[in-house]
Amino acid sequence: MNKSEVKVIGILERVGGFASAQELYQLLQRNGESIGLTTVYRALQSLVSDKIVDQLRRDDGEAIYRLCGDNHHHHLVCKQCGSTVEIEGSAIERWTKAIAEEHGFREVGHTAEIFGICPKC
Amino acid sequence: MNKSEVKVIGILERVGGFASAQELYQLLQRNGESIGLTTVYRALQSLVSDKIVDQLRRDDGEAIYRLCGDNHHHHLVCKQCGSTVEIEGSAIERWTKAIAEEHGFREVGHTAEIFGICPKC
DNA sequence: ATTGAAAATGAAAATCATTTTCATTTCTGC
DNA sequence: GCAGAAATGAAAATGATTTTCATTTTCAAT
Repeated sequence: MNKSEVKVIGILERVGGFASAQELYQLLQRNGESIGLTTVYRALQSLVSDKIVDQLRRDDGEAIYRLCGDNHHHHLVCKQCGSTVEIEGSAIERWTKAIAEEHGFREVGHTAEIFGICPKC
Repeated sequence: MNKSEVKVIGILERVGGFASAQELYQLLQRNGESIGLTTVYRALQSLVSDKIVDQLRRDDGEAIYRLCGDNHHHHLVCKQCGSTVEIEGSAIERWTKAIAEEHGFREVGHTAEIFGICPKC
């Protein structure tokens, strides 16, 4: 665990959820941290292989990262105005776990989002 | 639905599962079909937006495609080998509905995917 | 404190899937 | 047949990620 990895973990803590390498790099820059993009990528790779950070993919294929064990939440997103509500997902967590076990999968994660039109729209 | 889309559907049928655009292009070439890579990409885009083809992401970020099944299902995807299991989602359908109602959302849809490492990997 | 090897760093170049551009060809309805 | 629209594909552009490589930093051994 070196300085860069600590910096990346720090910014991930502040983000409190998923962010791409490019976003993390920009946030670090804005915070006045002196760190190169390459190093951000390397720190993330290292943290992922040490299982300190989770790696997922956005729909567009960009990799996104978050601290492992961050208890994550899901989103209820309005298709019209884009407003979002964070939702508790204990039901879906259980569902995920059950399905994964049933099929013998390990190291399981999931994504889930609900879209609709909010009361205001 | 144009010629290229038919060709792409044809090769997807023969593949009988997931394949990337690049792989599909090479398979078409080997089959003596005259079709450009650009056109393969365009056909896939079109088929995805018409919900004829499913698009997912490999762990390395490359997009993979396959013919949609007719019934609404979710996927349990192996992060390593990309193998997928279709799963029944009645629990998640109910969860979606409940959450949406609770927040007064209308015209609700959702996405959900589970990923992990399959027994073989 | 000095040295030297190993690890870390980052700018620039390379890679690679995907998208865009644009000139050309193929369809379409009339 | 003919004009306009849609489709095509080669080449260039894009953008995230990785690699290269020269330089700097770390740190244990002296």
